[in-house]
Order: sequence, then C-alpha cells, then structure tokens
Amino acid sequence: MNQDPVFSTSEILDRAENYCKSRGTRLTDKRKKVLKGLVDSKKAMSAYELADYCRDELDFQLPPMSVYRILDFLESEHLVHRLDLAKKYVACSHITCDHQHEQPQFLICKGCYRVREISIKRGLMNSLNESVAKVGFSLASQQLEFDCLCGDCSG
Amino acid sequence: MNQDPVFSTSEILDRAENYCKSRGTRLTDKRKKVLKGLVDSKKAMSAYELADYCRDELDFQLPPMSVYRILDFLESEHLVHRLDLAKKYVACSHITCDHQHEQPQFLICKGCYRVREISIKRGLMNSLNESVAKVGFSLASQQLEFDCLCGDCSG
DNA sequence: ATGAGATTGATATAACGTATCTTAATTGGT
DNA sequence: ACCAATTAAGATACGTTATATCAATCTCAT
Repeated sequence: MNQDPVFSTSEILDRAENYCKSRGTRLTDKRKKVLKGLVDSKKAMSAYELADYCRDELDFQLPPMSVYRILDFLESEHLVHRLDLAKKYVACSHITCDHQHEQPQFLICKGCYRVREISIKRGLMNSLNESVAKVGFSLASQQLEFDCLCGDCSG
Repeated sequence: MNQDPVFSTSEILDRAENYCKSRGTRLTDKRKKVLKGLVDSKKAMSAYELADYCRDELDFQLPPMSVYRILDFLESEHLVHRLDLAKKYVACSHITCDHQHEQPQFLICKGCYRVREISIKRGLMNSLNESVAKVGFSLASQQLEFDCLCGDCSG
C-alpha cells in the first residue's frame, strides 16, 4: 500500500516539457493543458471529458478532435497511456522517473476510473503466455488491462 | 491444439432450445436466428453485424435494438458471452456440454475476432489476484479477456 | 520574411450502446 | 374460448467514443 513520492502537477508538467525538449518535440500550451487535466484528476478520462475540463476548469475552448490529436501525441511521447478497456486515457505514473520501466499492466477501477500501474511478476506473465500459446494464440500486447474495483469503490 | 467434438449448428440450437425450456424461458424464432448467426460465424460479432447477418443471410429484418435485447436474453441464459474488450458477442462454446464449467477466460483475436475460451490454472489466477490485492484493488471479474492474435493472423 | 513542416480548427460521419414509449405476441386462469 | 397479465419486439431519439478530410494557423531555420 506504499505510495510513490508525491510530485506537484507543475513539477510533473515541467518534467514533461523538458522531456519533450530533449526528444526534439514540443509540449505546446494546449498539450500542456490536456496533460494537466489528466495529472490533476488522477484518473482515466475520455477525450470528450478532457475537452469539458478545458472549457469548465481552465476556461479554454479545445475541440474534442484536437484533444484526440493531442492525446495521440502525448501517447507517442509516453506521457499518457490509452486504456482500450475503459476507452479512456490516463497520465503515465512515471513521468517524474528517470529510469526505464517494465511493460506496465493497468488496474482500472470501474467505479471511479482511478488507475494503478503495476508490473506483474515475470514468472506470472510467462505462465500466462504459455497458457495462451497452448491453444495456438498469442497475447497481442504484454501491456494488460484489468477491470477492477479500488478499495473505495469495492464496498 | 486438440478440439472439442464438433456439433452441427442445428444440434447446438436444439440443445439451446431445450435448455431454455428446462429453465422456463423461451428460445423464440428471432432469438434462435441471432444465436444461429453467432454459432455459424464461429467468431465474435457486434449487434449491428448480427442485424446485417439476419437481413443478408436469413432474409429477415431485425432492428439492432431488438438484437441488443435478444443478446441480453441469451447472455442471461449463459448461451452467449459479451466481450467488453471487443465490444462484441460470442456464442458460448459449452452449449452442448452438460457439466458446469469454471469461470472462462477469453482469448480474442484482434485480426479475425475468433475467440477461444480457456480456463486459466487456479494457481495462476491466485497469483494474479494476489498481485492486484497488494495495491488495494480487486479484479471486478474472474472472467478475463485478452487481446490476442490467433495462429492464422499472427503472420 | 518566407516557405516547409508541424499544429490546430471545423465539419461530417461511423460504430456501439442506452432510454423510452408503443405495439404485438404469448401464457395462464376462469 | 376469452380476457387480463406478462413477455417480447418495434420505433424513435439520443449519448459516447472515434476516425477521416480539408482548411487555417503557427513555428522555426534559412
């Protein structure tokens, strides 16, 4: 139940901006606003929810189609993960880390859309891949997503 | 790679009809047509695809909203599984079995939407549940779905 | 300052799904 | 056999997520 060190939203955004710079890309103002929405909410949000957030909380009109493009960009920069299962997007929880991470797995709370990134033990993933291979299939990605309930929502 | 014994579509539909009778429900003509679509195709299909199937293959108009209701019914009778991940539906592969089955897991081919039901070993599921519990979450269902590629589509 | 490339806006459309109200079919009790 | 109650199905409207396409705008290096 121990948490990672807590960073402020602006620290995370600064880190993301420097990261983009180092990769020769730009974290524009609009991209920063979308990322801020995801970081602040601490949960998974849809493109349309983020457009609403920009309008209501930041007093800034951003059409959903632009949000989609921005999310694509943020995902390509590994600052955001797209969750197929929930059809939503979540800020990567490792923006403030320097080191590389294993393929993450995502636990998505169906109640409140909070998301935990975990790394399933290699042995467990191996067993799973074997079970799948046994019937002639293969996992399309090691980045798994699981419908879950968080502690608060399981009551 | 060994397959279960093969049953004809009509054998499966007869079995389903008797099963409903024994439960005091009715496998009406329309419900049977939808189930036939899923059984014949041997893959996962959306409600709209099934409506198209009824129109094109069975020359029978069935509005998508009715297909949805029928799929709800078939799912409540355990004749059909709804796959959240693919947003499609698949015929249960155990309609012709008499015995109960463990909670199935679904391997869904992203290429062709063929589906394999497997039963992941209890030990593996226990480890997974533990990993999830360790961060204060719990799996919303033991009926997992995995994006996969089948043998034919992996090339 | 200017032109290429990157970024954003605007509009239309597709696919999947739910909500609600109405109509039709079926069943069971008299 | 008939009628009321239940079940099943049709019809319409709307909500949500997402892609495609074309036009406009911004940025940066020359």
